[in-house]
Amino acid sequence: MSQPTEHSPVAPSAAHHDGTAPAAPAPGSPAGGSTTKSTLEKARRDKLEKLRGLGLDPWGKRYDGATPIGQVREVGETLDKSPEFSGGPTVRVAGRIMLLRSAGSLVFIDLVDRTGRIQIMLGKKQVGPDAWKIIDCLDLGDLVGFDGRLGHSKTGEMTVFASGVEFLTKSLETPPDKFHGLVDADLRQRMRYLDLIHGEGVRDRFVARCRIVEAVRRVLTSRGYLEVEGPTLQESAGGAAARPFKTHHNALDMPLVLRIALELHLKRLLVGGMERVFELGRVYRNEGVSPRHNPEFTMMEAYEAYGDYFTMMDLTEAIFLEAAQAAGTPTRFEWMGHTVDLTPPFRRAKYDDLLAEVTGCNPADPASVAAAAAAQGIETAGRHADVIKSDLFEATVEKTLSGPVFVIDYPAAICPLTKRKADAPHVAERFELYVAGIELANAYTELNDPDLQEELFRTQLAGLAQEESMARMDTDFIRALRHGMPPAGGLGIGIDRLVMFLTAAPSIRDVILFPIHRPHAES
RNA sequence: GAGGCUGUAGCUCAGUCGGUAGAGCAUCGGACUUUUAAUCCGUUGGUCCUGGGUUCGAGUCCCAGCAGCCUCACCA
Repeated sequence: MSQPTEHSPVAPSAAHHDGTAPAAPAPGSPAGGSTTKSTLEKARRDKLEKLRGLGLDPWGKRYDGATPIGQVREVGETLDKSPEFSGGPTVRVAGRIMLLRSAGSLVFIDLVDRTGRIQIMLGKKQVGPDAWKIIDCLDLGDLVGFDGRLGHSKTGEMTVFASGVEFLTKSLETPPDKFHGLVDADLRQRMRYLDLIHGEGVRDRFVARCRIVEAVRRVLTSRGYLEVEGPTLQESAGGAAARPFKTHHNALDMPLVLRIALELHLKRLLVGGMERVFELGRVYRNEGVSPRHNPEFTMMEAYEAYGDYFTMMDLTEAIFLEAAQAAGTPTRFEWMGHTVDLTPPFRRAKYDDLLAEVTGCNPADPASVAAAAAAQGIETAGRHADVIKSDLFEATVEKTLSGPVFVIDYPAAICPLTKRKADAPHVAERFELYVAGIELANAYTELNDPDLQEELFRTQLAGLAQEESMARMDTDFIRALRHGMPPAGGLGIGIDRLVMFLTAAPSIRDVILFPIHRPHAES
């Protein structure tokens, strides 16, 4: 067979000593042909100039009439499946070149758009000499449009047999490894656009996020809730226990904080007669970063006048089921090492009962709780009994909750925004929804007694620093309550965690397109 | 904030006992009108994260730093 040495500009045959030959650069490869990052780019820029030389714009233009590849595939499924059948309808597709296989004057391309992937076949004879010059300029990652008959190749692969080519956009960067894609977690998040192109299931997960958010809105609006927008810049951050981000308004010369919750402004709207309201938006907490925490995340809070926390349990189930359906989540699956089952109704278990069950202590007896807490290494001296109980619950019970399970009836002292049970004032009408040991939702029968609310804002629990408490005085909010807030149920759902759950993602960074990152020194 | 692991070519990864830096993909050149991560022949490509130290000699050992991941703490 013909040896490459026949075509080599360097001395033919010559006993093949590797060390001697490579001194002379091949005439066909300019600049001696190194393949550092910059020369990989140069190879692409050379092709870009070649396209310009053909009178084509390497950045393309409007390209009408392309059919989504997913739809093309549906048509293809109905066609004659016999090999080399190319008699299907003429279609136009546009997308990114993911794979490029050349077999001499025959080229196969895997083209991808938002709906799918399809093979394009280009024959030198079939497309003609002018179009073939464009084929010579193609690289992995370029965006191209094709016209051609739909059919099946010799091996049965659905194929567009191209007759026309429209160059749409040059890619100047080398794409990631075509088989492994982008693996490095850091690069995947910093260059999410590449992750979306090459990552297995990445785009599907973010599409699922959109569907989930749509479903949440659908359930609420269908029940007569109005979507509103509260202020993200606030004088003081209330409604949750977290440190806020601080900023400053220049013209007003006043310090401001970014909101940490949506609660207090939505309740003002209940006072204002907006009896069913919700907000779906970003909140900011200046706390640690972890697989379950990002400094900015998306919260949905909903408030319904004349409801209570049981109303909110029903609402929560409706939202979860609709969202699961929208995301295509199976009824039963594995997440974070737990087997979860979405079949309604979700289990409901009392806080104290779970505590007794898991730790064996007597939740009604502070001494018994303190002893169990001490056994877990929890500090008890000088701390409020309910704070100790809460720490014990988190240390022991939370991780056992596969769920979904509504944990109901919380110790009142750690719930300063919640109505107390009429017949048991030490118990708050609150639930948290747990799945796989992770809190996904939190709801109250809302406290609407302005005098009690003011007292709870003033009372700092022993063992809790000011900034660790959600009891933060807000006199304007108290005044609003004094005008009369209807009895109500309120619900908060962490949307990112909901998406994690319904897509079985192990990290919150998998469901946030651009999670927080330290800057890289490079670039 | 503490500990563990990791950082090598554009991407994915090897690198033994401390002795001149390796592979696949990508690039470039060549063969091929039915490929499927095409294949085959050839070619090219390195701030071994950064800075010190030990050593005749460091990708490798030591120290410090930077970044990422994980666990814990924090985030009720």
